[in-house]
Amino acid sequence: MWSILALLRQEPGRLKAYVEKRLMDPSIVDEAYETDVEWRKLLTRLNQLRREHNKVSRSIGRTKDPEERKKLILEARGLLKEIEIMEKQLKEIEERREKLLFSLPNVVEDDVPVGDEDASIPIRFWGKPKVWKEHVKAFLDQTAKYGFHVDYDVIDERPVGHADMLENVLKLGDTLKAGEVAGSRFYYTFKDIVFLEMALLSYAIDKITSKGYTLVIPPYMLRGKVIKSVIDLETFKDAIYKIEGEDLYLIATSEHPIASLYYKEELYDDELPLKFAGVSPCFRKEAGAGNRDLKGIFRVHQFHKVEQFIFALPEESKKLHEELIKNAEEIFQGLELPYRIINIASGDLGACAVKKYDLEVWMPAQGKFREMVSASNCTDWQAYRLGIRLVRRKGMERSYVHTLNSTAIASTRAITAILENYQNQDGTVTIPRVLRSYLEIYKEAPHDYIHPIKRITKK
RNA sequence: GCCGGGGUGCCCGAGCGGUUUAAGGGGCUGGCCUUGAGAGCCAGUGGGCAGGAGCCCGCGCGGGUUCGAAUCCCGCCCCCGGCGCCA
Repeated sequence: MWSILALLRQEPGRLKAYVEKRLMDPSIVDEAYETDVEWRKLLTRLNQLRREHNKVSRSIGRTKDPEERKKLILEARGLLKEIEIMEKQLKEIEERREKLLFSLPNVVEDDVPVGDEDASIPIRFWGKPKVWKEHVKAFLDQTAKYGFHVDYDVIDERPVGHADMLENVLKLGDTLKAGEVAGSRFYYTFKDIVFLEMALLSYAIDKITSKGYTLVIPPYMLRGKVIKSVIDLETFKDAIYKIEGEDLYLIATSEHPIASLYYKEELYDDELPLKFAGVSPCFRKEAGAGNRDLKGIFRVHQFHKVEQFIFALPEESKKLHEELIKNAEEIFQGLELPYRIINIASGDLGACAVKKYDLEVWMPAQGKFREMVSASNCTDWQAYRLGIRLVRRKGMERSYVHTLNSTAIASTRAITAILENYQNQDGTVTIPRVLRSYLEIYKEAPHDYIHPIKRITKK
């Protein structure tokens, strides 16, 4: 059985406490509980009626006497009328129940800080951030305030922001023209930035696949009922693009189609865990973002991502969640980008996850750590909705698998981090050492530095 | 896109309006047997309600006809073959 339904029936009070932790209205638990009880009662009554009808109906087939048949048919018709009425009632309640169950969020892991966004806490730091002298106070607010003593280098010159770096210094991006022809939050990137993106993706693919993850390019669009099972309503409203006139939706991450890979299937315990490295473009409306990060390519409608995804045994999902964030950390350590890991607070988890780690890289120009990676443990929340069952060979017991996901690299975000952390006084950008071998394969790709250009030449 | 064939449980596969039971097989699980394994035998193996037996639902999805539908009708989805179109 789905763990949330079991909890709803057995310990609704505990479920309510979890909903409260998420700063959501706990009355939906009461509503779901009552509707479930009502549904079960009505279902039992209806089944009794259906039983009567089945009995009569079957006896007609055995009855030869035409008079007797006529009588039985009339009796069956009478029962059918009653059934029809009750079925209508049941359907109504069932729809309500389904909607309520689907709106229930997952539980919350015990070690998740309780509260809104501000309650999220850093749990570890890596690297030596470059902090502009006027950002030092802000930096300490993001480190020492939480009891961490993070080594840093003070820089005197104000760093150039990633957006300026891309468009005005390097002149290798154009969000103005993209804005005119496609809309804001779209972009053109050129030449070395494109090579850099290719290298970042290859590097992440290389790293994750060498850990045994299966490389996959999934469908970039999904049917409505499938994508709605994978994500929560909020994400759906804020992020998802629809194809006009068709029941198709553009994915916001390859998490969505990879989770759907075993839609309505059974997985046996001895074949788990199943690990995937997905590569895909991601399409996001960013409807809830307002005016945030309008400049540059930090928050855009379209980017490329290498994603990690795992189908897991329930008893292993915690451990594998740590594995996912460790993998992501390895990637950013390789890139030598200073970062911190955040344990996301209960109010900011999203309905699917019981726990979420973000990896945030220090952005010298912004004076902030910014999200590059998000790693979630969804336990059986997604799997229940997708109908991905777990069959344990011992006793052939059935339940639901656990699913986990994490970014490996998100192209545009990683590029902004490199632009801010690797910029030099002369306007060049040093290429992270680890990416160099992935650039060698292109004849025109840069080797050590990305140099500014005059303008994009139209040869 | 058009024409034809098809979609049945974890898998294969029969059934094509009514003998209360989706036959049969494979796989898997449990038990018996065995020093152990195998073979053999028995039972279980879709979802739900009740959890004692029992009952209801379920044959790609959604409707419809009928007292009764896997079976007949309509719409949609997908797969296979042929024709057309096309990176």
